[in-house]
Amino acid sequence: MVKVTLKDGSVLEFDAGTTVLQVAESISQGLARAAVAAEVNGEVVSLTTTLDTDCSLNILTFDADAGKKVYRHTTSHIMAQAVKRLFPDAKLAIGPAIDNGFYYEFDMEGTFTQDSLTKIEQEMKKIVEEKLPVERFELPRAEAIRFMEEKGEPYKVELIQDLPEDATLSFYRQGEFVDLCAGPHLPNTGKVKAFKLTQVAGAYWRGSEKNKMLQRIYGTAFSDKKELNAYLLQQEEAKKRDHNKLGRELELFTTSDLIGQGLPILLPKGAKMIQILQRFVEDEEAKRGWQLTKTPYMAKSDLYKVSGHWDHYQDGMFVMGEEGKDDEVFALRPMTCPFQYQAYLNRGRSYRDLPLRYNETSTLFRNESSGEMHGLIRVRQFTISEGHLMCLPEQLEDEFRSCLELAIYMLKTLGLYEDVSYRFSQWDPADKEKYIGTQEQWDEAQGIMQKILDHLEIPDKVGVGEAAFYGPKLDIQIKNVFGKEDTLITIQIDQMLAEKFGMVYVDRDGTKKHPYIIHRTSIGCYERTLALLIEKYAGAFPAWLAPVQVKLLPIIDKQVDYAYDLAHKLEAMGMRVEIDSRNEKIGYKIREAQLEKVPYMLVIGDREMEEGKVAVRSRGKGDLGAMPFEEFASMLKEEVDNKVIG
RNA sequence: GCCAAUGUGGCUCAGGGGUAGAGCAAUUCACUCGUAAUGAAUAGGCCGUGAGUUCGAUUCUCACCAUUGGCUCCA
Repeated sequence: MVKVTLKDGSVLEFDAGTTVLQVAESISQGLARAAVAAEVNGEVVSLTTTLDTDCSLNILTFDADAGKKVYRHTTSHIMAQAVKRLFPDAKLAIGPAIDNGFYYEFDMEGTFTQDSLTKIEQEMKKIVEEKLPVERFELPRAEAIRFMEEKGEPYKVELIQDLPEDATLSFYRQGEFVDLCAGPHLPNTGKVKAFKLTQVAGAYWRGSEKNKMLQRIYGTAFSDKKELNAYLLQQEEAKKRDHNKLGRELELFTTSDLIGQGLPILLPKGAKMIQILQRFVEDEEAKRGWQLTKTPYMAKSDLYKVSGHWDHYQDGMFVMGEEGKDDEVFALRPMTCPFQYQAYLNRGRSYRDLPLRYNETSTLFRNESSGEMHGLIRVRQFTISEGHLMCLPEQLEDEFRSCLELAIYMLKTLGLYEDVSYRFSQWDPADKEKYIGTQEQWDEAQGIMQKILDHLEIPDKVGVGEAAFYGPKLDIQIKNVFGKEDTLITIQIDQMLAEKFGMVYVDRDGTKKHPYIIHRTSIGCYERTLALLIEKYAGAFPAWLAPVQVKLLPIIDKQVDYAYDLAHKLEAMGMRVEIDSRNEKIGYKIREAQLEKVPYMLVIGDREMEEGKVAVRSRGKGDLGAMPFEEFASMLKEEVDNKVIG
């Protein structure tokens, strides 16, 4: 007999060799039906696993994250099986479960079309109906290689060859289909109730652009059709918030074929929002001891040669002129660092000068590859709330913390704080091309950052190979409406560039030392931040950020002059106001203002004019009734001054 | 840069080898109106750009440009 401790602490006894599924059945048929996998002593296993020793058991349903993973992983195998049936020449690469779904990659002559996806889905349905048992078996490495060679799966062979000589590999078989896989899986293909293939995309084999591009099919799976449909609907709804669509509709920005890719044109409303953000950021930074610099947008190649950009970042730069041909070669700046360092180098520095904090509203230029641009999120010219801070070793932690506090303050004020996650971006010691510096220098910088993050109790995820070429980063990540993650804010520790540029300070003992440098942004780059704000608020911005805060709507022409009087009063208070004096019905004007997502509409008719009132309509709360104009004005002012985001 | 899809008036889209339509927006006129669309009329397009096939191309082919999703890269 074995003792099985369940999640609720109760202990049951079973004969040794009882399967997890049998345990589930003994608890209830409902559980057995819903079960997709289990955790035995914390390890995720399939339902067919036998229990041979005392253990803790947690039966997983689709509701558990680990359960979803197993469920979707099996669905990816079903998809691969369907593809092999329909396209026998397709070679299998890899097919994991991911957030919200799964994918599988294939190498094949032709391309998968929308039509192929439909056919594959139909075949998948057949495989589900066949209720094929999913069985695990193991092979030693050499046999595994032979097995996959015989099956004509070169990618699988390559995967196995990378494993150690003495490895034993697990395979999963369902009907005629066998895949190399660590598992676990559902006990049979009939367990999959609802799935959908969502798109085809290219993806490099093993994620390297040096390798062949394979075809990746994305899909998702749920425990029933209702959940699947709810998910698909929610995805459609999310896309309506897409900043690239909404931002254009709301006339925040546009693009022009003549100007080029990745070079958005900020229209008056978008430019206004960015101005509001910039003023807010610069004022806040000034309060926190940052000094504004204004450095050139371009420099001779000499500067970038010292900084290392010339060797490590040249592909990303717009270079003007050609070495050896032109007398002078310039490049637009892709980063502000070396420019602000020249400000530091303006005169000799003492330890008494540190920390020295330089900020700049800095426009940068990066020659991104053509396929990488995306709306306002990824562009070739952008303006960032940049800053570099030079400090003593003993100041590093406090200064790092204050940079982080500033970033958090910004995120909270914008209402984005709940949506972000942290990533500790480290170097990849194997990537000699990207990174400068030695193992010792990296160990030191990363060690310091790790210690700081531990002290601050930042729950971070490590990103190997995500560091800047000169130092590790703490990245604050955010997801867009498509679920794609991007860096919004970054704080970096750099002890290499000070040395390269000969940046020193005279210490107490009279010796010259290199300062530590923190590279940081407080709100990220304005274009990207604007994009995420559009998506966060679906264009219905908090009043303090809204490009137009109040729209005055006179009912007929008679009230237009009065509306202008009120508008001037609001403008004198610094409010952003528009008047809709067109000869249209009030319902029509309200509809338009509502679609423009203006926070407040003031309906002005005879009654209001006579009583010195305004009829207030809130974008979110509807008709608030009439109130004295002064009352509305002070209410709005308070909301704006306090940067209310609710 | 790579894989795929897309490109038709300001916007959303239909059409299709014989030089183009709808709705909304715009303009004009009438209506002076109380919380999400008043009615009528008018104007607006070398069907992304260039080349090829054809008697004839917006439609077919190729190249380029741009947009979208993904990969790689990155704030």
